[in-house]
Amino acid sequence: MKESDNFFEKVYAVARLIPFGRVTSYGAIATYLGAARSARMVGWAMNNSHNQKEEVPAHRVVNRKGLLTGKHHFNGTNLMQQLLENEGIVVIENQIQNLEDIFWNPKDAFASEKKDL
DNA sequence: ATTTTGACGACGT
DNA sequence: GACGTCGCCAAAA
Repeated sequence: MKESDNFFEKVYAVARLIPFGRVTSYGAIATYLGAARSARMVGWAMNNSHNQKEEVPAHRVVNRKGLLTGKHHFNGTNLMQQLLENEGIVVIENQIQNLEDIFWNPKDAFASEKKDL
């Protein structure tokens, strides 16, 4: 375990914080972690997420366009889309519909805790 | 060790 | 607004 993994760990942590029926983007997570332009690293972390002990809901993480770009990395099938649809998310042609409505930002999680403020 | 690529995104043309 | 290029950083060839 290295401190460098901290960045990846954060990515996994945020990914697990994604609420049911919501999705987020790599860039959103990256920005939240302070690596605004390292969205690729977030995606790469997702690839490595299979190495993590805890399963990461990577299917809830899509690119900014709402495209299921990483669906190939699951079972090589439409599993990712199935999971999303299972959560009430409408996905057509590997693209999430009503994205702006279900888009979840890591900051929302923080706001949720601070809703008492 | 160098080069290429990769689940992205922002900016430039 | 579609297409092109660069940036980011890490891992695999």
